[in-house]
Amino acid sequence: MDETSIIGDPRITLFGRLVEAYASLRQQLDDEMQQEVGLPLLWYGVLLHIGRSPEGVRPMSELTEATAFTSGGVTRLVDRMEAAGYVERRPCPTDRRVQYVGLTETGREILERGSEVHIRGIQEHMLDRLGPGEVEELDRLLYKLAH
Amino acid sequence: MDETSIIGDPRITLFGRLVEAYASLRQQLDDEMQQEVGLPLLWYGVLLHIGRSPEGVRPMSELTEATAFTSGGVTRLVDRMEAAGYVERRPCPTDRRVQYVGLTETGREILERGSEVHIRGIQEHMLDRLGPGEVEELDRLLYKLAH
DNA sequence: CGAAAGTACTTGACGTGTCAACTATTGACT
DNA sequence: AGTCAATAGTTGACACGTCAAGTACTTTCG
Repeated sequence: MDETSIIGDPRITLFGRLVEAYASLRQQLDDEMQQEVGLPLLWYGVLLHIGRSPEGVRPMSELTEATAFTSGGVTRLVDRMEAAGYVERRPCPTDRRVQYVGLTETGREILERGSEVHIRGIQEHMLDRLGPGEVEELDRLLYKLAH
Repeated sequence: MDETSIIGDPRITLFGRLVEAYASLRQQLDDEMQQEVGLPLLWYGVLLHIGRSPEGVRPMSELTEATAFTSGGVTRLVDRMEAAGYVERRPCPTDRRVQYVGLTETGREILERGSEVHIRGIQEHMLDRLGPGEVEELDRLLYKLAH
């Protein structure tokens, strides 16, 4: 509406691109996960985070970091995932304030199935669209932005 | 926990990087916008979208695209922004089903102030962290992923 | 023209996250 | 040891988005 206004500044679009790419990929990967495994991508991320930890267990506090939720949000998320039978709370032997969260047998199974779908999605929607060397380049650039 | 499991696949991390970069930047830009202008980044995005359209007005339906919300979500979002005095609904002369959304005077002012903050944030958290040519490269790669 | 299908938006019921206050436990300092 | 600040997690009240049904208007087509 006003060509001389600051709102036309082209710098704004770089962040816009990041938002677009993120939103579009997230949408597709989430849809596929829901469709084929019946699991929200968020839940898959939590299962993966726990499943990848060497002790097979993570304290609630660390899930707040991983999810970027508040502690209250994680309490409720774990409540639901526990009710669904994917995870379980376990007491921490050295600090009774801490709640560990570990995978149930069902949780492990669905994490395995989810991972197949997730990897296929990433292959299809990300890796296959980039040329040789571009994957490493993108990874490097995104790393610089996040740290 | 199990080195032979599919969950260790390194391909998973590329999407993880995108999530990290997006979450980290979004957080910082949103904090700054809230702090300095008292505006959620989401609202800023809507004001910008409307402010950049040549007619100075956008139909609700287009805001659903821009925000990736459902139509009901946009109705409520615009309700709140209208109550805050930043936008106003205007009837569409050619189709009485359509609601146009336009900026109020206050909305224009805050969009202007928000843009200064937003551009400064992008400069600081994105452009300044990348080397020469890397901005164009990142933009190109993100574009490929989103389309 | 008039009925039926389509489109734009709104609304009620509900799911899921935040915020701030609270409980329980631990660590630090005298 | 004994108090007091810090930390981990939960909870009630609330904010904000989705989903599906509803209203109003428009377009299509026999």
